[in-house]
Amino acid sequence: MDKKETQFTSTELQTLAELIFPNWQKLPSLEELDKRYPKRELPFGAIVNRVAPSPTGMMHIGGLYVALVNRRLAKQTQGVFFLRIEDTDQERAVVGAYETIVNSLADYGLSPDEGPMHNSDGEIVEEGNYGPYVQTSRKEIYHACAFDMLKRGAIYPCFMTKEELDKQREEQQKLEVRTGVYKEWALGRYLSFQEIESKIKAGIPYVLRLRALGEIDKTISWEDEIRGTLTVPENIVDTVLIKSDGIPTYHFAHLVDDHFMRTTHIIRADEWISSVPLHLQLFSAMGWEPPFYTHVSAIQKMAETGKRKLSKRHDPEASVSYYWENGFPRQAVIEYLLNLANSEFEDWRRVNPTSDYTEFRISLGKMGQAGPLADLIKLESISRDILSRMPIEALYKVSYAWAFTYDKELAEEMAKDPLYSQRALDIERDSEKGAKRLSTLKDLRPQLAPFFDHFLPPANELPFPDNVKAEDRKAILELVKERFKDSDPPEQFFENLKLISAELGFAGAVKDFKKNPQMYKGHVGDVASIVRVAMFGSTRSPDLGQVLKVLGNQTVVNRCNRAISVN
RNA sequence: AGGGUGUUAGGCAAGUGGUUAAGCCGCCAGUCUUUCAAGCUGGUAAUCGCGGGUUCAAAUCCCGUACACCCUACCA
Repeated sequence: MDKKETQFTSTELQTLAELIFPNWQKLPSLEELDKRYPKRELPFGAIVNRVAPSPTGMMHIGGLYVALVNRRLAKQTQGVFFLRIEDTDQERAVVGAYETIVNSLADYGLSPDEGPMHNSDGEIVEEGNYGPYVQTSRKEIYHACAFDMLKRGAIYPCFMTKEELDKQREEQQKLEVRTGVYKEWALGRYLSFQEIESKIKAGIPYVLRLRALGEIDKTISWEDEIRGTLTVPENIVDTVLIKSDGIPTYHFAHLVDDHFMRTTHIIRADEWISSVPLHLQLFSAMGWEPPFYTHVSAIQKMAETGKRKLSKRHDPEASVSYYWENGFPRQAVIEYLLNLANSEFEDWRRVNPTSDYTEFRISLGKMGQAGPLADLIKLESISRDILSRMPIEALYKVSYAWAFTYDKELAEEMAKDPLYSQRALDIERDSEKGAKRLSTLKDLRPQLAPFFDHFLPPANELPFPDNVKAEDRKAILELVKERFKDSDPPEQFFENLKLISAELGFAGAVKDFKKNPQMYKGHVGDVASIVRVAMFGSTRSPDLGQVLKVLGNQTVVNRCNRAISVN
């Protein structure tokens, strides 16, 4: 292949460009675009960044992670964080995915400053002066840039078919040379003006490729704030910039959008590292100043029998929706992610238990370079802390919101008397011990539901321990029924229980029982168990005295009677 | 195959030449105790992927190697 690349005159280039973009006169000029999207006036050091997901299905937890890091960084520097929808691949587009992205970000408190977001009526609208923020609506901007590059010969039309490309790749593999469209393998570079003109006029489909200027034996470097200086070979591949349907590829959209949206920092998943040479080359081809690139390791693995990639198809925890479904409060997920980003966050949190997480300053340089495994157990621990720290009103609110979707039965009961539920949820929370009874909202069932008669097991299925005889059990409950008053302080309950124990031949103190077990029927703990099961339907409960106080006189009497009725 | 990124206890992770390699989660034990949690106290566990080298001294620097993942699409 000793052919020579075709050299075009500027007139030929102009003619071709106009042929390719027949509407060229309607396209904005680069100068116009520059005016339409002026440099942002922001404080020195302000970071403008974005998250740019594709609407291809569920929202990935990694996407939320990247969004969190970007947003924090922008906020910390009085910059701008925007959302752009990368929908250039219509084949993979999924109906509803766009809404999922906007809603997920909103749910997690990560709504952008610009881009698609909810208005006060809850409708999705686009805000911001640098839009549109959905790529398929930006066609004329891409075309304007492509037109400019065409005129300069920086890109060229390529008519190679899928079959030709496949065949060429096979040949390259056989020859053990690098695969791809580059140098002499880039057939489009050798087409004459006439050939191109007639093919276009004949309606043969084509793409627009970059005329790559890189050399394979040269390298290019940039400073990645997480990884330091990265040095990689220059790009030599004539990458497709505009697809045959006129829509740009990711790379071209990135160039155009992040330039005119005035993005200063690209903070994205590390799968993009290998594309940086191309991207730098693109900016250079336009004579534009490139943004800073830094790459975060995606959360993508999980432990089981080994390590493997966190798969969209097989690992439900890859989806953002999984966490709320499984009762993790949003804030727990955010703080877990934040801790993954900067592990010193948890030290900060310990010192500042009540501060908003946004007061913590995140730092790119302190982010890990390795891809972390999703650690649900750690998440659960964080969730437990957060749930225990929440003011009771907030806890009720999040509990009800969760139950409303995932435990309708319970939500119905809760709604009947919110204050009652709050008092039930609040048991032991303000004590010295700082009880943490809820790890996730799924624990609402064992912790809250027993306060409602509706959820108690049938009387004959109450799990009474068999070390206390039925007659003693009934006697205990009769006395509780008689003596319990919800106006007494909760500590009083246990004092009463000791007296009841003594009256019925049980030891009032466990120690006494242990000393002389033969002298007693059992001890106050056994007596408490009977009451617990009768009142809570379970052998485990929060502080009994407080439980009874919340239940109230009438319910205590009812539940005693109910339990007494069985043999 | 070529290019790239990574590899510190069960998991997350500090640490960038110099005392016994932080901390959190988990796990185990003790303690508290009317149950279960929580709390408190203590414990467990890493020859820093492996092999060389540089150095008085290396998890930290250099070389090699293994493994994992990413890219090499008209997907992002």
